[in-house]
Amino acid sequence: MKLTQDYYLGNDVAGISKSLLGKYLFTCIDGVTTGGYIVETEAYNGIIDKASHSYGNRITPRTKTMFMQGGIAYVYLCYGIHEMFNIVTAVEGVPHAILIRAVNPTNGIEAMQVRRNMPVLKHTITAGPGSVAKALGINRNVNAISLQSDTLWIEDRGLNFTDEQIAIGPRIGVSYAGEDAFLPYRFYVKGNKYVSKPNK
DNA sequence: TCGTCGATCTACT
DNA sequence: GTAGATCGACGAG
Repeated sequence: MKLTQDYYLGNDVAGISKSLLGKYLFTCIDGVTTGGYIVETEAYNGIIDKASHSYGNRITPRTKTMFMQGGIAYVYLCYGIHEMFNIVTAVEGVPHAILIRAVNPTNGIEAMQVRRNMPVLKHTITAGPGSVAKALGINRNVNAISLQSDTLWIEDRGLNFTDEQIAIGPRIGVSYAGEDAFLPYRFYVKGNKYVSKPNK
């Protein structure tokens, strides 16, 4: 059921981003399993993508995780507050990454509500990358951890979306990236209420 | 070493 | 609609 290592080693980040829609993402943290299926992703295409941290082959203590072999997590802090969860893909030395922007929760919803300090369940609980990470208990402690581990993994449970159900558009919050900000690297499930931004 | 700004979310006005 | 939280990377000096 877990996606195999091979799944993450391909060179087509956009294609993998799209195929991740409907896959189930789980974490097991402090003995509690939480998760759901992915409904929104964004691709970051390595050293030629101005929106990516690894643009221009930039390797720092933070970004070195992206240069490792695919099939691991890349977690970093944004705006000093929010942890963001990415999946690293491609082979070692090729810094592709996929940002998980939204999931549709299915397991451990009560635990997520506690983590999010949200006594009454709302659809914003896992809408947006910062929210997803917080709800699933993801933080920088799991940076560079393998997706074959028992802490953090992705499963295929046979849920698939057709092209008609999937929308493709430009990425969110990357206007600083010039023309690369318009690349169609954002994928989401049309009409799903957990998708973070413009939806229909 | 300092100042700026970011793959954001929430709580206010 | 918009301010505030507040860490890491970067470029200027």
